[in-house]
Amino acid sequence: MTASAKTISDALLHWYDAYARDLPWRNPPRAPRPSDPAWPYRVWLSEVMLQQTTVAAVKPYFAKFVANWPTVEALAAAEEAEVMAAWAGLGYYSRARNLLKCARAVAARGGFPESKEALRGLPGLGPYTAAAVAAIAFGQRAVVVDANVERVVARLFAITEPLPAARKAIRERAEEITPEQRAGDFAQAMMDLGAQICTARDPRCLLCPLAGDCAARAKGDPARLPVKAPRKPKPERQGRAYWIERDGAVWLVTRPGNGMLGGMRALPDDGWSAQADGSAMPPVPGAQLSLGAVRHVFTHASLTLELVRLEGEPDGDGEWWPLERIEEAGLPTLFAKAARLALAARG
DNA sequence: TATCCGTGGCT
DNA sequence: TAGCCAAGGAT
Repeated sequence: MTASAKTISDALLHWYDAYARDLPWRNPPRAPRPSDPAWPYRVWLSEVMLQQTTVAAVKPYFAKFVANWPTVEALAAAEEAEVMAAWAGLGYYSRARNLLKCARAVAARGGFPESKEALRGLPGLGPYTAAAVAAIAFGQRAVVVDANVERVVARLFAITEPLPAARKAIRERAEEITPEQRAGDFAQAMMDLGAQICTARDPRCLLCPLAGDCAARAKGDPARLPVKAPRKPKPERQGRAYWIERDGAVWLVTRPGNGMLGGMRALPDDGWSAQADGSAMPPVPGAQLSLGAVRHVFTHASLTLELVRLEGEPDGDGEWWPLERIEEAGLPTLFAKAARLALAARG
């Protein structure tokens, strides 16, 4: 490690010791001690939940999961439908499917592996999460690169090459400034800095412990970095969902394990997610009445979903779900919106 | 390398 | 307000 790299890591760790955020999945006194097997479980669980997701959104879900399933063994023993329902609303549902697969693999082998390489082989753990768990939960010296680190490093070293091409150079610089000791604290410090000081827009350089080391600040325009490729336009989709009600219950299906909202309970629909637009064909014959439409914006498409009340007998797999317990069905946000529309139309 | 996969908050 | 953004992974 060069002298300037040590200057950076020392300054950041010193800042972290004073200003680290108090988060439920972090160190004592609020969380178990590192020697407790509950500690790697909580670190792993929080890291998976935090993928592409804000701290504020994760907090209530983390509390619910730890209360329902205090250990990885408890989670491993859970029914998939329970886990998916508990995850409902948090998004990126493949994370929940892989979370359960991972819990079962870990329970079967008697605990989490401790090396980055072994962690990388578990479902749902990519380069980032494997490195983060190795460093934070097991004290390994691993180089942790997430969007915060990319932003901080791009500014520190004034890397003007656009993402994603700049990732190689960013990783090399991150490797240089990651200390041998306290790599987990260093990673969390970079994330705290990125979330609170070195923010994407309007960075608060006057509060930054690395301001004196920052090449982008010296050049005068840190907010310009990192440069990103322009996004592609978001396609517009149309679809229909069907509200089939009987005796105070609504017909729900479970979506296939892959693809959009995979594994989640849902209203039956016309296949809009598998095709660009749905077929608009109802799953059963019978009288139809439009209840209105719901707008929903996903990462890669915007959807207008028409909700149609259907009089008829459903066929295929599904379940009658009591309306008074609809909140417990674990519908993803799109279908939760549709259910609210139906209940409002119903008066 | 590029694309797909949620959601809610912020500006 | 429409777009941007957030502790990415799988394919």
